[in-house]
Amino acid sequence: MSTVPELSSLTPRAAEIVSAARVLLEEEGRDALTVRALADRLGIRAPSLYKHFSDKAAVEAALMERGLAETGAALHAALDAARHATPPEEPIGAVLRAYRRIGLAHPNLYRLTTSGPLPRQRLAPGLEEWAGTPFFLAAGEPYLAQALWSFAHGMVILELDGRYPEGSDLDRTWAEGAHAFTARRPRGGVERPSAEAQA
Amino acid sequence: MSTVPELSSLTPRAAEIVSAARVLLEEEGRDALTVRALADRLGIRAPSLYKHFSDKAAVEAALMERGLAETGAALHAALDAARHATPPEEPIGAVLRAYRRIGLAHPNLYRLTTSGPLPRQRLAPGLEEWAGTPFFLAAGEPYLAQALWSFAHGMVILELDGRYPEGSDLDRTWAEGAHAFTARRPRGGVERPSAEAQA
DNA sequence: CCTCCATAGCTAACTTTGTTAGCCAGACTC
DNA sequence: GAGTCTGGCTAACAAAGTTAGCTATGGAGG
Repeated sequence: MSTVPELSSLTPRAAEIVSAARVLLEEEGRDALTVRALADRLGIRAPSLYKHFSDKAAVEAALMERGLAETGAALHAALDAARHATPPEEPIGAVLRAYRRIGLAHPNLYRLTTSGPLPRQRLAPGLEEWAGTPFFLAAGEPYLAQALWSFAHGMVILELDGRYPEGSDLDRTWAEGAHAFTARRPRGGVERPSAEAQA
Repeated sequence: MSTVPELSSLTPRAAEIVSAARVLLEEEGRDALTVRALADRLGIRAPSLYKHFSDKAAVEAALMERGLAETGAALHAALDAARHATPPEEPIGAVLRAYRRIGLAHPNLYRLTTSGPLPRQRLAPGLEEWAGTPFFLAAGEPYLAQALWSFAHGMVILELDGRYPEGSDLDRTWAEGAHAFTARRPRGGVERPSAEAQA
């Protein structure tokens, strides 16, 4: 139930712009997210956008914040749901399923958020790490957690990019990976995170 | 020792261009791979390149072919080496190590080759699949193979993009993943591929 | 009430990028 | 020797991000 770190504050108009950018990105793809196209959607001219954002990368950074926040929220929620189910569900499988679901639900936002270097100076501090902690909570230790995250990201991005051979049974591939990692999970897993475990 | 599928044939001049493009890409990054910069390196003007390639994407496709061919060759070689070592080495670990090595050796070519949709019409037929078969040969079955590949790609791309927290012990994370997948490998693995196993 | 100034729009214009059109010199063929 | 193919060239365009500088509106302070 951990709460989202506070996102970078935006003026109301800037928030509208980010929302429009998100719709544009998701509906028409990353290449279509152009300054002029975004301005068009808002009924203004391209240079006016620079009254609200220093450059295009700043808009993208705001979108990445949204992506990270939503991903983190979905993963934390999935973990909590698994924990409180009766009987408690396997947390690794729960996190993996949630991760895939959110990636496929917003493919272009996912790609934007997870491809290429992150502009960390422009992101709310702590956000990136908070979004990733569910992997740690599910895996019980940091090395397995990173391996699990890498597997999940690889699966999602390769699926989004159409890299798997046609007709692949990806449900089964996910299950295979989940099984491999679950078998290595340390006995008992991890309770609610202690402060230093998060750091 | 399976041989590389025949790559798309290039005129000598076109091959020179691709080589120059590769150096430019690797030395200065993807954004620096511009038509004019490439022409500069060759001592000609930008429009002259269009006498050799229909568009920039065609040059990139040729680079992707190289990337796939080299990756495939390295993985097949690593697998053969593991097989013929005394005693024979664990094939999953061998393929993973080779995959990481080649990704880190040519980060920009790796990113170009593995990010975004593949222009399959422009690639030599069979090449993509041939580059991936070592994962199948090491895993012994297709689902584990895809999971293994996804893990490997996720690890490499996240490392290249600087996504892991500073100071992460990635050697250990790789080992953790290798161990998880090795434990699930079917008894005995797979001999040299039979024809239908490749298809 | 009037002045001032911050806000948020505008037009014009510049740079960089991929790309096309069309010209020309040299080399090889018949 | 005439013609054609090859591989360069210049000029130019459209789309992209961005900057400079103008202007209208609307609230704050005197």
